[in-house]
Amino acid sequence: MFSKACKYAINAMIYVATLPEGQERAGLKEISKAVNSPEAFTGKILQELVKHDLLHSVKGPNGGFHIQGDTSKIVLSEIVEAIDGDMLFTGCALGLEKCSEDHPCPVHHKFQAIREHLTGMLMTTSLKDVADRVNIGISFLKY
Amino acid sequence: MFSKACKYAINAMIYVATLPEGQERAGLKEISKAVNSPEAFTGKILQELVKHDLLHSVKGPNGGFHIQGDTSKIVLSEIVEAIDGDMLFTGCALGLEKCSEDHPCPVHHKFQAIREHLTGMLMTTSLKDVADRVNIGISFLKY
DNA sequence: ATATTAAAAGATAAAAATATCCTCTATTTT
DNA sequence: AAAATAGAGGATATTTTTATCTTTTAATAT
Repeated sequence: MFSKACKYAINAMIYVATLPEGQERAGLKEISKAVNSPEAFTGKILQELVKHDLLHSVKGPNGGFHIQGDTSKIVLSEIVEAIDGDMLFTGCALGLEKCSEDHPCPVHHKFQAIREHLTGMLMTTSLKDVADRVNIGISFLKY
Repeated sequence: MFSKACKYAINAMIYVATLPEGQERAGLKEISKAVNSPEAFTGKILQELVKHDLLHSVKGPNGGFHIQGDTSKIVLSEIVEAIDGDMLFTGCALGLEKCSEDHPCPVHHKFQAIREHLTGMLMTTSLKDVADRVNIGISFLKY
């Protein structure tokens, strides 16, 4: 469904979104420890998220990553698209290059519904939604 | 969503399922041409499908692959499971090892619904369903 | 029986994804 | 201004996936 890189990205973003006001900046080490992901690889992924303006970074002592603005404004689909691209949202399930309404693959219509369900969920689920669940202790980022 | 191998598998199985009674046996070359997949790699995948009893093979002259019994008895989820395993059906969307009702990842419940939708579709869509659509010309296996 | 055909099996190669390491740059603190 | 910190960037390594090639095995036809 998602690549490993994308899973790490989502987990990392959720973790940063769970940070309390005031201490809303976390270093790479802290993040990768919190979500149980390989540090250096996670660094690359966070760089990509920074490039996509989903995350901000500060260098130097006490530097780290944080989310600028409201976490309710960032939705999961943005993270997925930043890391995995839009194949999940637009690509043919069976790999046909020109799969469309006019020239549909054998599962085109059956998949359409699922895709809409999936993208709908990803486009309406904000970081705040999921981070809140972690903060109140009803869902988890590790193990 | 699916690996390339799995897409080739589904396409190949659909193609074999479209063959008319009597000529219901196709060689590797014919199949890979029909679904636009790399021949040797497709051969490996078909072997795997044979091992999983979803497909049967005959060696020698006029040999090839065919489906024994009714194509309405084989559903897409069996093909997916044979090639990609059950991670799509059981694995955590965010990669948590012990994601469960008791210890859910942040998107566990939101994904539950989508997973049920997806697996429901794959478990109820038979090869006959999709092959018929190809045979009457309303869906396609290539390009 | 022999030759031919086609899948099975094994070895190998190429590409992509995942992961690590080292150096560079920006920032902060002293 | 100098030292220390931490992310950015580049190079490299490993693993997995995808793909190909060669040899073997089984079946058929002559």
